[in-house]
Amino acid sequence: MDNASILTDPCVGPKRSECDHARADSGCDECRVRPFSVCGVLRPGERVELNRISQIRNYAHKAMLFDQGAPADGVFNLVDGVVRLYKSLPDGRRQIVGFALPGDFLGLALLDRHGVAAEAVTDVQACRFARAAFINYVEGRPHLLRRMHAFAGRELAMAQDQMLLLGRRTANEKVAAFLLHLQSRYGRIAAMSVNLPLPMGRQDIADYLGLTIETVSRTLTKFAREKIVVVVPGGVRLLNTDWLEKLAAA
Amino acid sequence: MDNASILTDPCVGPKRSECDHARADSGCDECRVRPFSVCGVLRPGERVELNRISQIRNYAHKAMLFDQGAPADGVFNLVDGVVRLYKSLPDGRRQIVGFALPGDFLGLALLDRHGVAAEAVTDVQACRFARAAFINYVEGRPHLLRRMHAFAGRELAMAQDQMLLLGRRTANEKVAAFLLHLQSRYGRIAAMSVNLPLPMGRQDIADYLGLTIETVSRTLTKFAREKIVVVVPGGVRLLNTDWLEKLAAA
DNA sequence: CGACTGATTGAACCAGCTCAACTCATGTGG
DNA sequence: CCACATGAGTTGAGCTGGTTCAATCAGTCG
Repeated sequence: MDNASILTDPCVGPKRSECDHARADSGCDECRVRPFSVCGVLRPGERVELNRISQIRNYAHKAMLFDQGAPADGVFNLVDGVVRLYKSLPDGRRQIVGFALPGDFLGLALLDRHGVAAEAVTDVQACRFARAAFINYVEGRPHLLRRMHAFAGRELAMAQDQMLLLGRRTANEKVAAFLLHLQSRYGRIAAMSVNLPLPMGRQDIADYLGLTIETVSRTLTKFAREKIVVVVPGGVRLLNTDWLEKLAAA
Repeated sequence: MDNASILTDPCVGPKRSECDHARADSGCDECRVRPFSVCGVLRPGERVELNRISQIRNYAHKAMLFDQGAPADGVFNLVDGVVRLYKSLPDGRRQIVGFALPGDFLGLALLDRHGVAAEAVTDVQACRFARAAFINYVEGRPHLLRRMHAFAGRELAMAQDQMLLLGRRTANEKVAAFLLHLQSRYGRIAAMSVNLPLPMGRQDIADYLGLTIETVSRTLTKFAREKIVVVVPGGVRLLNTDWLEKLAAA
């Protein structure tokens, strides 16, 4: 089973190189993620101006968009691919604080330094803005700022959910919640499906859930044994979402 | 040793009933927390109007300001006291996602429902706004919205730090980081001091750090044995902040 | 004083970690 | 085409940091 076959939309997942009906270089008007990104609130006329301060950039698998603590001279609108956002401790321990999907904005807080590092999980296409220019653009457009704020509110709510997960949930619950959460997020940008691509590796999942790679692996094989999921290359197929929801219950 | 003696400013901590040079009812102009709250960006003329849609409310120890999932008809600017923000699971497990201190804004995201519950840890004085009225007020004042967004960015950064703490730090590191973090936050609203009031109980600290009450207690007594802190009624005195910083190192 | 709440301490236990071996798929070069 | 290396994932066995359960202590309040 190759990756594409478990994907509803072949653009979601590692094989995105095959498709280029994303933004490419045709500007904001043709941007596939615009409706559900922060830009979605801009009127056609405003997009022209935004287009002038934006620049499409491609990042290969494992490339770093920006590092933890670095001056935030750029902010990004993710157009295609998956990005991991993480914080590291000096001894190498790592916590992934989120996976950014197409439509997500990186650097939402508009702070002068990035609090987290951002690394391409898959090949990635992102729309980059110089931070100063973007802030300047936003200042004159309260409706965009309002939308940025709404996005920040959503991020904050997700962060709070994740705190509950990290602090108070068991390994089983963590993995179940992770699968359902990712499925529902994919659902916002593609058709909902029981076939769930997992472009990130087991180590990434572990670092996201506050577990070890071994525990993630064991939990998934246990779910597979119990016919709750099927593990396929590049992802999983969810067989019993009811059971997962019961595990992840909040 | 009573509480006041370990406090630099007697207004910080459980004994705040003794002092009422907070906002009281004299309006925004006299508000003690205004400079470092979201309101700090408003011009005197704007404050008059804000004053008209605000209402001072007092909450006793343990009173609930709003519940998780409830419609967010009110948003709050905390004037005095400490509030715990938490999420609960159906089986009673609880994760405190933050402690709000004077100057903090509750309901920053302006979402239509509260994602967390808010409960008074100490007696609390808060400035309440009807959400609709407040949003309306904000819409016409981009500089206030910008400030709200900056606050949201700070909250998000704190949430990400907390995720790293919950997912990847040991009990010792968690407690050390908690003490230092709280000290530095108090420092923003009062003079920095090695005397640190802990108005929240051990269970609250445990639920904030993703530990049990026993582990928090054991860790604090261990720190005390090692002459890193002194545990006093109502708080702790930090003896060796260097050591705490080494433990909490990020 | 007794009752109650919050905090501490002790001892046994266990969920998840650590360490280590092994599998499997992919790629590479001879 | 095979030999071999490489990296991601899986599985096993033993260990341990933090939990659980239970008892005790220390204020505080009526």
